[in-house]
Amino acid sequence: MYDVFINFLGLFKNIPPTDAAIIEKELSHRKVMEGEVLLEEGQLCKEMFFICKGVLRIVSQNEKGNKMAYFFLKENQFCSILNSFNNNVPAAEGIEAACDAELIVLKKQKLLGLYEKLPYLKELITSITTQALLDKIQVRNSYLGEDASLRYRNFLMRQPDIALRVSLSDIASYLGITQQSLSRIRKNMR
Amino acid sequence: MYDVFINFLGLFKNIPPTDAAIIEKELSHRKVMEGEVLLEEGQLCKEMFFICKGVLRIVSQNEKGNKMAYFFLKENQFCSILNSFNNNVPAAEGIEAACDAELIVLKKQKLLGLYEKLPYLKELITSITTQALLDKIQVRNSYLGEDASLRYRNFLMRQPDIALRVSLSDIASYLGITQQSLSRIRKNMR
DNA sequence: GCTTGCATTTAACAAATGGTAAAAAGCGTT
DNA sequence: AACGCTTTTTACCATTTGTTAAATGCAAGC
Repeated sequence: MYDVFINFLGLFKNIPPTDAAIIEKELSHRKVMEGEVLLEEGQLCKEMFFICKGVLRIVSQNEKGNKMAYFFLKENQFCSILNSFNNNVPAAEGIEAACDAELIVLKKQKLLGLYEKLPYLKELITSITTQALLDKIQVRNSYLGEDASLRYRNFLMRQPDIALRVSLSDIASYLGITQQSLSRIRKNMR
Repeated sequence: MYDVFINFLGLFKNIPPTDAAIIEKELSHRKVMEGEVLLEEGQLCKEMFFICKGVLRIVSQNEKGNKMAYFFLKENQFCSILNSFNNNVPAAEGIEAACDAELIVLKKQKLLGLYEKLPYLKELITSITTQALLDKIQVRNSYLGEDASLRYRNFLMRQPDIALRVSLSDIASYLGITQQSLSRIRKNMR
């Protein structure tokens, strides 16, 4: 079960079997259904998820009271609210399942313990999550100043698999438009 | 001249005078005028800037060919294209002076040398720049799904000093609208 | 088979924003 | 003060997007 995670880390750095055993002992596993809340906005984030299957969404209420999807995360990606996780402050965003999902859970305390035992693990996970941040920023920036239908087109090209697995209203909020607008855009594309 | 930088680092971690001397030896200094290009989009980013005075902008052409401002950086902030700097790939964004500015320049090779001599420096600068990434993402996300005048209002609240120092067209592109729209929004706010 | 609840589509109208062009204002130089 | 240059403001109309409301589709449970 946990070897998916070890194999993933192994893509970046060789993990000796003995270390793998140490890591696996600190992991837990969780299945969630579409819509399930993994972290409530405003709570402390004390977990990092590694997605084995499915899609999670990072969400937050904007000033108008609409819940927007900031990001979608899928298989082989980490999902956490890093600002809260790292700095022990309330999370400005929540985490929810955008479709049924299977996760590996890294509890903060256990992860810190692992960092003590295997110092290279800290550098490894930090560099993976930092690179993920850079990628997220780049995608978000690329939408800047494009109209909604162009944003949608680019979303389809970048994340075709996610487009098929999450709801229209999720995608609309991710693109910063209403679901009616997105439905209209879809129609015009046919 | 360089003590501004050392003092800034000192806010996060005590820097012994001997270390400060080692660091200062690797720094250089640069003055730029408004509009000056510090890094061309597509080039390798081999420098990290620390802003002593002024405002820099991170820019990139979008699909329509308009140059958009992704971020503004000001005094006591680092400015670099991290994806290029870290991974030796061409920068997807450029760096320009949004107004006259004074910078401290950290050349990549010299910085890596410092990281060897003073390992804590790597962790320190990495954590500062990572936190800056988190902050940038949070601001960008907060604009999602808000109309242009609300984005402008929030920009004014978040970065009132920058609003006074950069051009209207810069702010407009940062907000993802045309300068005419921003001018109209300003008028409606009076 | 028939509700029921939920997601998606459609429609009509209002509001916001873009595109274009021109005028006005600001600014440094002479 | 006059000039050239850039930035900002205005105005017009076309397009996009939001708002509201209703219709449709679809799956779960009765």
